[in-house]
Formats: sequence, structure tokens, C-alpha cells
Amino acid sequence: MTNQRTTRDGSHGTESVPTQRSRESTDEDHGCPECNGDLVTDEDRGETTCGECGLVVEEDGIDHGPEWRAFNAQEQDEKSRVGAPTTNMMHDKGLSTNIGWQDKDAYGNTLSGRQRRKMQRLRKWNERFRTRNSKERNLKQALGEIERMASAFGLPDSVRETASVIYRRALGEDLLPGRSIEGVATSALYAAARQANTPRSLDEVASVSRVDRGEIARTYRYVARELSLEVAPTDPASYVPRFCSDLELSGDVERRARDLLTAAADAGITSGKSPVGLAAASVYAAALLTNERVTQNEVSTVANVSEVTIRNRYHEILDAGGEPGVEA
DNA sequence: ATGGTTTTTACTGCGTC
DNA sequence: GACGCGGTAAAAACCAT
Repeated sequence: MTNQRTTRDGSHGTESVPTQRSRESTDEDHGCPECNGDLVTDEDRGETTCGECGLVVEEDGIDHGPEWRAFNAQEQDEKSRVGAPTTNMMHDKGLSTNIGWQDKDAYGNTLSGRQRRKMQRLRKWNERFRTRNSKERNLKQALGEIERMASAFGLPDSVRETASVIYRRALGEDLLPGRSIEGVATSALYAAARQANTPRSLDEVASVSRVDRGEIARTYRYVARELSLEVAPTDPASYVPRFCSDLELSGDVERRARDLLTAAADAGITSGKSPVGLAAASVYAAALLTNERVTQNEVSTVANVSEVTIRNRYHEILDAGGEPGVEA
């Protein structure tokens, strides 16, 4: 294992994080060594180049790694060399202006009362603008993510809309710290899709997200609880239309599958079973009853459920749906 | 952490095309 | 013989305690 720990490069590749900018004013005193032109700093690439001749004056002068978590004694020593922890999560990478709290002027003289009050106001507004700005950037990125994933699924705008609303609320309630933007964005979309009765399973969501399934599940639970989102347990029937159209089955099958599901629900054999499995099984069963050929394998593929589950479920479903009263 | 439930994985046997 | 289907046992995942 290497000691070098790079930033989470999930978002747009690594953004450089100039943690030690404030040390001294480097930019002003020297121009380009070649042509003496003005220097340009490209933060994204971490390069300082000459605006005139393009010479790269300085590159990679920056530590990318916020090693703010120590997992052993060694790292504990090393982590001391970094500055603020969450650089990438602050829209300004910790580079924004702060107005000092001492009411002194540049020479160290105390300010007059009038000036002090002025500084007070400036501090306040500076802070306000800064945080507001940061939230907006955050939002922008998150909404981009949501948009991307939603369109990957072909989900309608309305779902994106509610997903954004959920995200905004999460942001407003300060649920973000400690969680990744993408994780929360994904969770928001997941919740929105469920609420709109066009659910996508956790696995599906995870497949288009940059965050792994486990984190999405965790984040989703958390967000849903904190925002007390009322998300009813997924109705298996809401998967049926999609599966049917993916398998190119007729509307008859679709209707049949729904009937089977309600019958199964009445028989009380659905509780505790995974909604996706039930939906898949009912579609398969319905296709069977309607004489439209589908293999278990095909159904299991589009539904992402194992064939075994389909088998087990569809037996139960047929027992319950065929003649009511057979099962105990 | 633990135990119970559900789902998945992997394997086997049977019948059909 | 490959394929679809059915069953089973053990492993894994999930959930509540």
C-alpha cells in the first residue's frame, strides 16, 4: 500500500487543492522567466503558466490529498501536514476570503468604533454570500448528477423534479456533511422514482451512480428518515409495465400479472418478499397463462432477480391466484 | 453481535427440440 | 447435446433484536 492518498476523484477528476496559498504572495513579484509576461494559474490542472509564451512555470506544486483521517499511528503523524479537511467539499476549496476577527488595521492599530461596526457588517455579509454560494454550487453539481442518472433511466422530468426537491431539502437541513453529494443525489433520485411509482431497484440505481450500492442504501435510509419522506413499500405492480414492455409482452399479460399480484396480496403471501421478485414472477406466470412464450431466464434478466426466486414466487402466486382458498 | 428470513449461487436430473 | 424447467442445499444478504 502506498502512502500517497489521493482525493476522491469521483466528481470531475481531481481538482487541485492549493492548501497553502496564503503563505506568501507568490504571484505578484515575478513574471515569466522567459518573456516576463504575466503568469496565469490554471487551478484545474494545478499549473502556473505564462500568459504570453505558454511556458509552464510551475506544475503539480500542490498537494492533492486531504489526509484528514488517520488509520494508524503512522498516518496520524503524516496527516499533520495538511490543512483543513474537507477541501473538495467546499466550493471554494478553502480559498475564499476571510475577514479577520481582530479589529486591527494592516499596521496593527486598533480601529475606531465606527470602523469596527463596519467590519462587523462586512464579516457578516461576506459569510452570508460565501455559504450561499457554496450551497448553490453544490446544488448545481448534484442536479447535474440527477439529470444524468434520470436520463440514463429514461425517467420523466417529473421524477427529476421531485428528486431535486428532495435534494434541496436535504441540503437545507444540513444533511450533507459527512455524505457525498453524489450519494445524496442518487438517494434523492431513488426516492423520487419510488414516489412516482416508477421505481428503480437499488441495484439499477447503483449501476448508473458513481457511488456503490451500500452507500446509497445507507444514505437513502438516513435522508428518508431525516426528511421523514413518506415512501410506502414499493408496490410490485409498479414494476410490471416496465418488465412487460422490456419483454415485449402484450397488454393482456400486463393486466393478468396485476390481477395475480392483487390476488397474491389478498392471500397474504407477499409480505416480506422482495417486490421485484414478486413482479417478475407474476409477469412470468401471466405470460404462461396467456400462452406468450417467455423463459424464466429472460424474465430474470430484465428484472435482475434469480430464476430460483421467480420459480418459488410464481408457484405461490399461481396457488393463490388460481383457485382462492387452496392455501392455508 | 445474533438469529431468523429471504435471496442467490451452484449443482443435478428430467424432458424436449 | 443444448436448452428450458424444476428441485435442493449451502452461502450470502438483509432485518430486527
